[in-house]
Amino acid sequence: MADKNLQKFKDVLRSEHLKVTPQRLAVFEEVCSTDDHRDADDIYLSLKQREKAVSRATVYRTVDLLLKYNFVSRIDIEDGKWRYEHWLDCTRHDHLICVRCGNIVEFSDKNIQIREKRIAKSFDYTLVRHVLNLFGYCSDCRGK
Amino acid sequence: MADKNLQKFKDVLRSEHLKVTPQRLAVFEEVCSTDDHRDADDIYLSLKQREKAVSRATVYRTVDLLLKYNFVSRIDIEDGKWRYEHWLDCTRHDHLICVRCGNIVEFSDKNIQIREKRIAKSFDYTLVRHVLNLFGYCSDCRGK
DNA sequence: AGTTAAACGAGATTCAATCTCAATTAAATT
DNA sequence: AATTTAATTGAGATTGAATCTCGTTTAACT
Repeated sequence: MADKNLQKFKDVLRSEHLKVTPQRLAVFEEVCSTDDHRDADDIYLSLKQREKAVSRATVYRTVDLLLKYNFVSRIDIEDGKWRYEHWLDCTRHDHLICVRCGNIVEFSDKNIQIREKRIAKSFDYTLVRHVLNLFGYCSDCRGK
Repeated sequence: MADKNLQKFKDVLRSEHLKVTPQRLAVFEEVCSTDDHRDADDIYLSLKQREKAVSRATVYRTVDLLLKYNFVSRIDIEDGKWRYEHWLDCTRHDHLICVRCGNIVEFSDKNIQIREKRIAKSFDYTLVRHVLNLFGYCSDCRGK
């Protein structure tokens, strides 16, 4: 599964005349290794710890690549850092974020997506992506 | 209309034992004076130009206050800056943003809101706010 | 193997946002 | 109306994520 996607990543790089470098593969692998939502520095530090160190600049550059070619999505929980998650299973990822503890739950709603398309059409926009974040208190944090 | 809201702002400040200062009133007034989506620096510069100069720090601080007490909402068009808009008419403001020219169209969809509530409930979260941004090409930018 | 253009790393830079702290001022108290 | 006090302000320093620079390295084509 992951290997298949790694292959896809390599194919995209080659077809775009970009180089297949150990650094790019390491970042790709690292991002795909968990279902967490991690920022660029988290990824940088994990790689360092695993003795696959890649410079911060390259992490940023690679993550941008992954975003551009749709291997990851980027979410913004409004704390000033972007977080990344792999896109291996093709379901949409919208987020329900606890404003106290920062816990993130994922969901997907077909019905909302249909309405979004309708809205974009009504304003004569061609939709490319959407951001839907719900903020609230999780059951643990409510009342604290 | 605007005066009524200014009064409401003063009342909130007093009830929170915060001071009613000329700087705070100037920022409030400036934010409410247009329906644009402006960042903190835009607001700072407008005030300066109108010879009602307030320091950048105070603009940031006041805008946070306005956010906290629900006089403005903050939107993120993912260019690294937060933008603010007043909340004078009580309709919701979701945004359809052109990824090329940055133009912003506002909309509101009851149906989506109902589904959001349902989703939050299903995960046992208490919803406090939501962010819904649609990104696409506007009719002018499509094809360019 | 040699060539070349892309990619890398270290560290500098940018810029929005936040923080610090001395001076000022709103508003409660006498 | 003067005094007290605690909050607020402004100027400039600081932070930190993200980007940029540029000399060095390396993937990949011939």
